[in-house]
Amino acid sequence: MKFEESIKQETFSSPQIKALLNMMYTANWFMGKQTELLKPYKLSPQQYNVLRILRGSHPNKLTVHSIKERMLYKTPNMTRLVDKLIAQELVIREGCIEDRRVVYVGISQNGLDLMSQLDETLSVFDTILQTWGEEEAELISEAMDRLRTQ
Amino acid sequence: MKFEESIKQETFSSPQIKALLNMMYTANWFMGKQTELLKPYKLSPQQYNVLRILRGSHPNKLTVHSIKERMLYKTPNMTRLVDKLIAQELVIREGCIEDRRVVYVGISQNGLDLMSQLDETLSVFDTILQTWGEEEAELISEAMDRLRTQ
DNA sequence: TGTAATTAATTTACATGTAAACTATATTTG
DNA sequence: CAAATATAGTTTACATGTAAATTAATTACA
Repeated sequence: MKFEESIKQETFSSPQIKALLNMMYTANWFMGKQTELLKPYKLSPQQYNVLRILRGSHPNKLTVHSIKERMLYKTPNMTRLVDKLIAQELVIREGCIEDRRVVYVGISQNGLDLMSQLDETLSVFDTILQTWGEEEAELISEAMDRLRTQ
Repeated sequence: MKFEESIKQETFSSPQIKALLNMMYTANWFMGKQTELLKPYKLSPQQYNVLRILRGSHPNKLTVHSIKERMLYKTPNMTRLVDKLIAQELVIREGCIEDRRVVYVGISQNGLDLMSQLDETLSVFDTILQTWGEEEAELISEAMDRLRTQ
């Protein structure tokens, strides 16, 4: 369905506003899709994001701070989030000896296994994303950067 | 700052994935900006969205159901949201006589006044949005629609 | 007509987002 | 070196997102 039908608004004060609202709507739509696919695995998109980051750095562990930095979304309650991942035995937490304020978090074998399962589950997104051409995608990225940094 | 610096990730498996993540990141960034600007008025983006919808239909009142439909974001707890707007005396709620299940909500004079104040406060977004050209904006809208409906 | 199905909204319960206060440790500097 | 400052992470508190259960009224239909 077209955006303007979805929110039952036919006219917008400018194409730019329409594009922005459409972008916000689509981001939320995608988040919903992701939530749905992750639900059987008892993971939220945020938790999945952390697992992705940890897999990326594996076998190196990361500090809570540097995980935060890499996250797509605003700083949630990291301690709580990591607690839940530990409860599911997907990550490991260990203190640092040199600097005792620092806590390292790493992905566990369980976590790695789950992630490869998820790769398959989430591969539907690759298909969906094919509707964007490569050049088009680069254009979109560039437009997004420009909006934020202007 | 460019997206890849923001999340400290240099390479992506495809330009499409990068564009998608950038879009999600930017949507969240924008939401943050909006939250910030609305904070002095004790309004959340969701509440603002409802006020916009109600101003759009003014002087006609809308049912809770049709407000939901028009909202940009997934159905929150409408009753609670409207309760808060009523507590701030920005909207009015009244039952329907013909169908006693239905509840109408309309914007109050207070609400209208606040909205015109907000028009000024939020006009910074119009400036930011000028970084997108008209054609570019239409391209983005079209790409968003395509992603969801593919 | 009366029972079932549907619809509209509310209520409840719980997860997550978000900010602020707090604790512990490390670093800087007078 | 001691006090002040900065940093890392945790804890707490509250707002909001989200889904499911509930209530009430309406509509369909056997």
